[in-house]
Amino acid sequence: MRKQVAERAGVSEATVSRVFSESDAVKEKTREKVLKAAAELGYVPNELARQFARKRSGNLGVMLPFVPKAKLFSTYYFYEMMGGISEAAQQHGADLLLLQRMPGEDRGCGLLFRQQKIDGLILLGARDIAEEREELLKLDAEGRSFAFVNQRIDGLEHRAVETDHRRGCFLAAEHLLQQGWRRPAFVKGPPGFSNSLDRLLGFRDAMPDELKGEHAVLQGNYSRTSGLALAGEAAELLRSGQADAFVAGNDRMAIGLLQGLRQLGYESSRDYGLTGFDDSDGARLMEPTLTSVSASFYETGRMAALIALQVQSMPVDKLPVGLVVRESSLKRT
Amino acid sequence: MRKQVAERAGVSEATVSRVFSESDAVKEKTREKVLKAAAELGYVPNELARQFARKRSGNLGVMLPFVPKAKLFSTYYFYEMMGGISEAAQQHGADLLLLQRMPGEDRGCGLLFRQQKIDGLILLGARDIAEEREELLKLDAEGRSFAFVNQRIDGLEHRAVETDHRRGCFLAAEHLLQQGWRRPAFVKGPPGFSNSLDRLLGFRDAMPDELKGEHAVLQGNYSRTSGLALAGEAAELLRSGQADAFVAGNDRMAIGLLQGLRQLGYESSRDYGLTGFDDSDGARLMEPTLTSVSASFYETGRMAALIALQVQSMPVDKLPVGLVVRESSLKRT
DNA sequence: ATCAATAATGTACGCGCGTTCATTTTCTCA
DNA sequence: TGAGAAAATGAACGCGCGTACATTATTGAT
Repeated sequence: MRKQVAERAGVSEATVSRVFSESDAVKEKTREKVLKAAAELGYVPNELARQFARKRSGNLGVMLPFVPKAKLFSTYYFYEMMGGISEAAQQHGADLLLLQRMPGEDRGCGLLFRQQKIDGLILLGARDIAEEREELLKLDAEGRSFAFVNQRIDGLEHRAVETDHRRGCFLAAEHLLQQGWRRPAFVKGPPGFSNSLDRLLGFRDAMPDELKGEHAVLQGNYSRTSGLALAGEAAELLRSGQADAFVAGNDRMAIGLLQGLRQLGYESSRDYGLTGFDDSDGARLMEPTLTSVSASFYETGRMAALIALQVQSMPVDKLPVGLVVRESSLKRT
Repeated sequence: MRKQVAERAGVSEATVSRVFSESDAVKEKTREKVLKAAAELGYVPNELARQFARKRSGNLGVMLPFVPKAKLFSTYYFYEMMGGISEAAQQHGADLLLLQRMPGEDRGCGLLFRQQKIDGLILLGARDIAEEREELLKLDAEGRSFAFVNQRIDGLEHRAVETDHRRGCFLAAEHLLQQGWRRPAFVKGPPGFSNSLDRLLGFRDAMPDELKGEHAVLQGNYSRTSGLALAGEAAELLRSGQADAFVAGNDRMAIGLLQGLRQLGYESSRDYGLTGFDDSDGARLMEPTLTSVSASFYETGRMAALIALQVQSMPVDKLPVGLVVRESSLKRT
């Protein structure tokens, strides 16, 4: 095919290649001849062969954590992130290869590189567990180009793109106190994610000294169901006066908690203050609307992609957060 | 690399290849030798080279419609679909290549095949507009392996995986009538999608003869905002008695409508009945919870993937739907 | 044990491109 | 106009694998 284009244009195959690679110096006249011949014959370079020849797949892998069945994409967090990744990839001519970490046959991400399926990798939902950490350290030692998101792992700080979770929850807690709530409690995400802890720390930062060690912490797992399940415990805190507000580690737990407390006769604003984290769609859909920390996961994803594509190095600062005040946190007097 | 494995195992390169291809007959003894040698040397076949050699990329393309910035993945519809696609792809050893139709440089999907970037393609959010139809017809004529979802295009019925939108809205409307609502109106999605019309037809199917041509239709565009914007119009229908219930073409419009009507003093169940379509997360999060048609987009996606991967042919029936009755449609007496 | 039939393995080549190096053309400045 | 330098092009090769075909080892029936 390329040969015929070459013949038709009266040049050699190498020249055709050069024209389509755009890199080399080709005389404008020749270039036009080749392009014309190619257009007439409907020739398009075989991308697969190019990738093979230049030993680069041009793919940016996106590793999703294994989540059973339908709920794979069901969180605001992920699709927001994917949007940013997608934009960056598009902008730099990379294709996105969607990968899923399987539960059993965890062959490791290194394989994907060695197979040359991907040139760079973004890990979503990485955890700081021993085997995963070890694998990533190895990947790093091999000089692979990857990044992960909202997770700290010792020795891999230069690979982690993070939003400022700590400050986010600080803002939320501070806001509740300003609203006149006296004893906020924290609804924590699952262990294994550093951001669960960071968010708690931010919450503590905002506590006045007399509450620093005194506030209650409820343990959830970032799902709405877990928030719902904590309603009984939360109601007890409200009843006994040990808490009159909640900073939830994410929106979904906040929403579950709100629904659960409603069933028990507690209404936000009237009986307690509530904030979430993520500024998800749900926060706007709720009744009352949910005050939430907005973290631009879109930007986080974009940044991670730029790093994995090696067009940018790790920024020094964590990505900024903001507080979106809606109804659930306000204190009705 | 392969050569060294061959030497170490005392066989030829071809045999190594055969072992890793798993297809050919290789003596068990030899197989073990090769595998052992490969393990010792850390050899893994270069996937890129294999793809090149066998002229198959092994990738299933998923074409997303271009949606500005962050909202790319923000609909329940898409991520549910992606979950199903992902499962099917995984099961058949295909990788998912995420593609996005760009607004300007619409070079056509055919290119992706000719470039050998993909072996099969799923189009999400295809529309029945002239240029798109033409392009897909060409793709079909070229014998490419693709499928699209929830859209009918003349001459491409064998490529379309559909859920039974019509029956879904029939069930919703029927349910509202059974609840005692007298004059349901329909909130329609944008033109250009056949499912917008199908859903309206299903709604009509359920109408008693005296209402068949008489019911009101509000025109939205599947966004929550459009539902919100229709609240004034809807309130007028309620006020004048031209409608006392709404079947919305999807959940987001239903949610917007509910919020808008609330601002105008109308409450569902008390003042009107409401149903959505998609059974999205939002339907559960609402207050009141939203009665909605559940359509298993997960299954739709899975089916589309199986067809695009040519492991299954088009089913004769549309995929089934169900009605999930929650609070918004109930008539409080 | 012999020979044919079959299974197992080896040899050789090409997939479509990028790229190095040699060669030719064009340009520059005397 | 004629070198020499620089730009443009061509010829040849190899990337790592799969595979058709040739070759050798194994089996089974006589």
